[in-house]
Amino acid sequence: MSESPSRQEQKGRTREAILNAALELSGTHGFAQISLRQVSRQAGIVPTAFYRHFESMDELGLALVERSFLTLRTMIREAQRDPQVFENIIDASAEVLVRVVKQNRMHFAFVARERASGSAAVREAIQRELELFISELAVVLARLPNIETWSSEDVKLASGLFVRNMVYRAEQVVQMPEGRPDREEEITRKARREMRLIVLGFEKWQS
Amino acid sequence: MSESPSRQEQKGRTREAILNAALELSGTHGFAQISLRQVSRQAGIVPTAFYRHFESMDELGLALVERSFLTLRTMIREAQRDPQVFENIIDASAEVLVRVVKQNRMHFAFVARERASGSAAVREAIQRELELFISELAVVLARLPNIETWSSEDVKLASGLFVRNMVYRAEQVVQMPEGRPDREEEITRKARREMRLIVLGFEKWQS
DNA sequence: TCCATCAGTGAACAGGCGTACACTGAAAGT
DNA sequence: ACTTTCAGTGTACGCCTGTTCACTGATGGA
Repeated sequence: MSESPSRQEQKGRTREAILNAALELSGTHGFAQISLRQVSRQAGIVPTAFYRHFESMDELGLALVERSFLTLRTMIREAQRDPQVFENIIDASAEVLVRVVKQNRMHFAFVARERASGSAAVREAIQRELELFISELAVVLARLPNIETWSSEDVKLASGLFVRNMVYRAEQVVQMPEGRPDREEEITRKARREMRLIVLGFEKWQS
Repeated sequence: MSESPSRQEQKGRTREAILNAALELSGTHGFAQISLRQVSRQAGIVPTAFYRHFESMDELGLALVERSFLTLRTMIREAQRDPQVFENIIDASAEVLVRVVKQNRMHFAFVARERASGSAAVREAIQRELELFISELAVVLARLPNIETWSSEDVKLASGLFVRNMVYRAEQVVQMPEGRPDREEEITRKARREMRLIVLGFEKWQS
């Protein structure tokens, strides 16, 4: 006899189901144009039950931003602990980028899409998270040989350049059809070369 | 007595009204979530009259992409003819960027928004136009001193880096509240420094 | 054991949507 | 002068939406 799950366990599971339903649906239509009823249907509940978990679709959107960045940050922090990454930061992070995005395709798709087009609240939340991520990368970059002496503003500038380029390449990976290792290889190669070009600028930078 | 406009003149005017209505409305809500009825209302016609001009909202979207890029390309080509731009390509284009975006705020907002989140057709159209623009810029870049010897693939890589950064800064200008010359100045400054950093990489680039 | 809590139900609503259809009346062709 | 064309109208339709409300019945504390 399997014991029945506790009440809050069940509630948590339904909440997850709603989040996953929204993530999945927004992959094909964009979060802003999916309806509360669609999400509920996909999650296997009745529309009114939705309100037991979120006050509105907007609140769901914010929760989705939070969950997406939590997943992403976790993966990227793990990748940073990889000694190979520290040794050859460019080649490694180009590959890590493609791999991580592929593993979390839906989260990245959501962030990339809603970054520019979500509701104001969702857009701001994503912008804030992205700024945070830029600051985090800046700390890593600051330890690189040519950068040690830079002002912190300059390091953040470079970090921003890196992150924005990553976001763009991530968008490409997301849009990439499955089972196309050649396209994947091409994206990795281009990302690597772009990052190299930016790093080359580091050596000559002043003020 | 003013002579009445010809039939096709009037039709063209209504078409413009629809395009403008859609552009304006999509500024606050995103094109994908505005309705045929809203657009018609704003354009001052009855919903069914919409079909005399476009078969669907999707076709309207494509027309909007076309018109936006036509406007943008015209302005940017004019800017290129400015001799000051050719002399000091970085400082000038950072300023031109901010100025041009401010003058065509709604067109840029539309493109930036729908680039990632529009319908598949709209997204592809924008991607194509952006690629075209990258190729155009590549021709300009190819004449720069350090770049003459590069392979055309490398030039396009650098051009892509530039354009993507421009798109990002354009997004910022679009989101910028009116009458904030300080924010404007800051964006110009950052764009300039970023471009400079990329250009520095040019000097050391090989293969 | 009893009883309060509360996640999920199901019917009902007002309102917006896209689109079909028959129409009007001025412009343009003859 | 007569006729055709066609941009714009007005009504009507079935569908989907968000939200309301009263409800059910298992969970879990007393």
